[in-house]
Amino acid sequence: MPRPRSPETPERILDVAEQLIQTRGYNGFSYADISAAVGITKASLHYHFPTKAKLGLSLVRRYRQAFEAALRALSTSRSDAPALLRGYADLYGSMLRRGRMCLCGMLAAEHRTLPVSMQRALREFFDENERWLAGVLAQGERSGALRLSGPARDEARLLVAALEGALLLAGSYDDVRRFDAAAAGILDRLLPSRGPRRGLERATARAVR
Amino acid sequence: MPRPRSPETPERILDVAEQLIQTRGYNGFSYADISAAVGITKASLHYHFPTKAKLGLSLVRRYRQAFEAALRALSTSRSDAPALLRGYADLYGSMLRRGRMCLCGMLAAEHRTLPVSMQRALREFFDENERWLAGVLAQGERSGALRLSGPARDEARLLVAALEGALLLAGSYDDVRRFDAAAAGILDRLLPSRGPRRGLERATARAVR
DNA sequence: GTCTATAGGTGGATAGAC
DNA sequence: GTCTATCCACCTATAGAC
Repeated sequence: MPRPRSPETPERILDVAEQLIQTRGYNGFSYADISAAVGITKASLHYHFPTKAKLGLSLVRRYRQAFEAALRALSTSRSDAPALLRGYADLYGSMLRRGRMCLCGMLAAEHRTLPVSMQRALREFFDENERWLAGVLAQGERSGALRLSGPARDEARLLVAALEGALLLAGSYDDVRRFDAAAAGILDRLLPSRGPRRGLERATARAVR
Repeated sequence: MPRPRSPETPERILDVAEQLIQTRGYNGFSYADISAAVGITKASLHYHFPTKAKLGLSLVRRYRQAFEAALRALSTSRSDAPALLRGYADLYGSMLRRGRMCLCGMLAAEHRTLPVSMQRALREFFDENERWLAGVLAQGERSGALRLSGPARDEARLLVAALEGALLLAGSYDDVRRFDAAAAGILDRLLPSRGPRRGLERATARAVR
């Protein structure tokens, strides 16, 4: 049996590259940046990932697998749809709390400048998210826990888009609360009983001015 | 009186640079790209915009002014809140139809790599949007044309985030309908009478599979 | 205002020793 | 697997002629 070790070099490279893309974008980081953070030369990086395109592709694939694992973990830990949706939104929020964008949201912005292999992998990531969400939404509607305004697939797409957008905006304001407020509003939309969300909050908002 | 002329060189430079950023991002274009498209040398570009940072700042400012003008035009052309919101969403949709992202949405993704002056200008753009939307939303609620689930300011932020996100995702799928569907769903959320959006559509969706 | 020419730096990537 | 050394393309920016 191989003894447990600190992360292998390729993993450390991917970790650093992921963080760099999530904060600076694919066109905003270089092998020199990774080299400095990992502590090996640029030439050594090319031994593990011959081209930037292959590094990027590995990154998206690993990210998608991690996301899938998180979704499976969510699905087994809870069963009611609203809780699952909150858990899903938390996946995004936890990135912002680590000062990062969603890797794929960031790459989506740079979409046109990416190698085709990465563009494909990106879509697969979003498709995967959409499928999982559509399943949760459909189940929630059947159980009466959710109330959809249209096809589950469309609602799922809207959810992904709104969460990515909220992440984008909150990130550029460096304000996690912006994301939390937006996520709450987005999910609120799907709950069957919708009175004014929090009467107190609105009264307070008026009193403040 | 100066005679009418085709756009002055600085304007042509800004036009090209805007399109480049909207498709490739701030870190994804260069003076060489502008040079090729405008037909003057890189050195001449530096005469009009000494640094890339100043070019970027001019761009965000001009974009904001154009957006403000579009919002003023909207405000005078219609008065009922739902129509104003549809008009607002159309401003985003029209960009996608020209194959572009929102300039400021794109820049928001690259936020951390931007010169501070551009970061500030970006926020001012989003603040401006939020203010205009909050006004429309509050007026719509008073008139009974809209039904908000929280403070108008929060709803406005959610709207901006959701539209930017929908633009981002639809762009990376190169599918305008994705944006249209998402925008419709987002606005639908604010209408007071919300039955299932389109009963026919949902029945069709089931029949298709 | 636009050009040629170039500086000085960084980009991704490779050769070959260890 | 990591290194030194290097390539060449491209980057932003400047100098100075016209």
